[in-house]
Amino acid sequence: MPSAPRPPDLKLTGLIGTLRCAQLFSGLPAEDLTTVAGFIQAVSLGKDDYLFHEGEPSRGCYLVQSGAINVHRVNAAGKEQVIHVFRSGESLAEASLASPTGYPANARAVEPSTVLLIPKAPLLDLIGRWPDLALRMLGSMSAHLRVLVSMLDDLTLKDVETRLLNWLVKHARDTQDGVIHLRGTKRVLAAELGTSSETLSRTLARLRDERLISVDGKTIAVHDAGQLAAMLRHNLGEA
Amino acid sequence: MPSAPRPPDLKLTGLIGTLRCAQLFSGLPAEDLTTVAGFIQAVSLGKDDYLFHEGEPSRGCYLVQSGAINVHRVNAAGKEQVIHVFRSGESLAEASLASPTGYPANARAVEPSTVLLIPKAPLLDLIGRWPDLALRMLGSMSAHLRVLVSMLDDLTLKDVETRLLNWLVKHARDTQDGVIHLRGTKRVLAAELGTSSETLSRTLARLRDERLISVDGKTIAVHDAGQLAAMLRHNLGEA
DNA sequence: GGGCTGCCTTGATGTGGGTCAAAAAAAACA
DNA sequence: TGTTTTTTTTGACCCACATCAAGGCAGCCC
Repeated sequence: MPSAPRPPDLKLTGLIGTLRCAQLFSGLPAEDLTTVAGFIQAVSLGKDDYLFHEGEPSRGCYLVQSGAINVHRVNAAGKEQVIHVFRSGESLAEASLASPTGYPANARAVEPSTVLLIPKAPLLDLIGRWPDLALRMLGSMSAHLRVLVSMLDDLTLKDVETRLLNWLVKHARDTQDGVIHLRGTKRVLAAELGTSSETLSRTLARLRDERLISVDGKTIAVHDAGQLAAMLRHNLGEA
Repeated sequence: MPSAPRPPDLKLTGLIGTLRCAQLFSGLPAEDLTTVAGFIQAVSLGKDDYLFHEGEPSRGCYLVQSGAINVHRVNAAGKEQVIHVFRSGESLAEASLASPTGYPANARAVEPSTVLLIPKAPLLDLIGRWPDLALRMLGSMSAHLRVLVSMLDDLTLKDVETRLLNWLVKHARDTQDGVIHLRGTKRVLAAELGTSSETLSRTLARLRDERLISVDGKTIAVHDAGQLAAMLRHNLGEA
C-alpha cells in the first residue's frame, strides 16, 4: 500500500477541493476544511491492491478521490460477494469507527485509485466540535444500510435474468436516454449480480436478441424501459 | 397504534430506568436523562401490530422496552424477509433519522410490546450538546450493518446440505441432548432454508443413511454435533 | 370397516447456471 | 507496427435442485 508523497501546497489545495465536493464535508467552514485536510492521508492503490481486510482494527474511514473500491466479503465457502463498489466522492468504512471488531469486510481497488484516509481520532474530535458531521455520517451509513437491504432483496430474486432486469431498470432510471455506461468491466458487474461473467454474457445476448437492449462495449442502451419493467414484473409474477 | 396514558411521575421514573440500561444512553448525565425522558413517548403494541411501514416518513427512532419487534422487508416477489428481531434494550431505526426516504423496512410486534419513540428533532438537538451520543448511534448502526452482512453470508452458503448442516448445528447447540423438536411442519423448515420439502426430505434421508442423525416425525436427533460441524466445515472448505 | 385429507417420501425428468476450455475481440504495451 | 495481456463471447458438459407424479402413512370422521 504505497503512499506517494507530493508537494504539500499543491496537494493541500487539491485535497480541499475534493473535500468540498464530498457530501460528508460540504458546507464545512473553510477553516475546518483546512483542519481536516491537515490530518487526512492520501493513499495510492494499484489495481487489486487491498485497502483493508476484514477484522483488521480500524485506522479510520475513507473517502474515494479517484478510481473505484470494491468492498466485499469472502464467505465461508471462499466465494467473494461484492457488497458495493465505491467511486469518487463516496465515503466508506464509517461503520468501523465505532466498532470494536474492526472492519466488517474487505476493500480492494478494482482499478488504480487514490483514497483519503481520515484517521479515527481527529475525526471523532471534529465530531465534537461540529455535530452536524455526525449527522452526515449517520446519513451516509443509513445509505449503506439501504444498499445492503436492497442487495438482500435482490438475492432473493431467483434467476439471473430477473436480477439483471432489475439492475437495468434501476440504472436506466438514472439516465434520461436509457443509455447506461458501465464504469467497470462486465466481470465486475457479473460479480455484483452474483453470477459469472459467462452467464452475464449469455443473458445480455438473449435480451439483445429480443431487441430489448443493445450492447456495445461498455455501453448498454435500453430501448424501452417500460417493456423491461413489464418483463421484470412478469418474471416476479410467477413465484 | 394505541398509546396508554399513565401517571406521569411513576412513568418518568420507569423510563429513566429503562434509558439508563440502554446502551444508547448509558452514561448520560442524570439531568440529560431527565430531558430525554421528557420528550420520548411510550407506544404499546399488541401482537402483530405494525410499528411502522417501509417508506413512511421517519418520526424518530425507537427503543424496545419490552416484547419483541420483527423488522422485515417484503421483496418484489411478495416474500417476507426477516432482517432482525429486536428485543428489550435494543434500539432500532436510527438509520431513518438522517434519511430523506423514510423508514427502510417494516416493523411489527411479534408479541405484545412496549416501545419508546424518541422523536427526531429533540434527539438531533441532544446530539449537538452531547456528541458522544452520535458515536453510540454510529456504533449501534454498525452493529445492524454487521447483522445484514452476516445474513448475506448465509444466503450465499450455496447448497442445501450446507444450509441444513448449518441449521442443525446452530439448533443442536440450544439443546443439551442434541434432540431438536420441530415446531412447524417440515415444509416450513424447508421454506426457512430456502428449498422445497422434497429436497429437504432427501437431504435428511442422506444424513440419516450416514448415521449422523435420526429422524422420527417432528423430532430430529443429532448423534454427534462435532461430526456435523466437521462436515459443515468440510463442505465450506472446498469451493 | 372405507373413504377423506394432509404430510412425508421416493422416482423420473427437465433446466438453470456454474465450470472448463478455447476462440474471438479489445486493450495495452513495446 | 506486431505482440502480449485482458476481456468477452461461445460451446460443451455436468450437477444440484425444482417440479411433476405416484405411492405410503398417518389421523380423521361418518
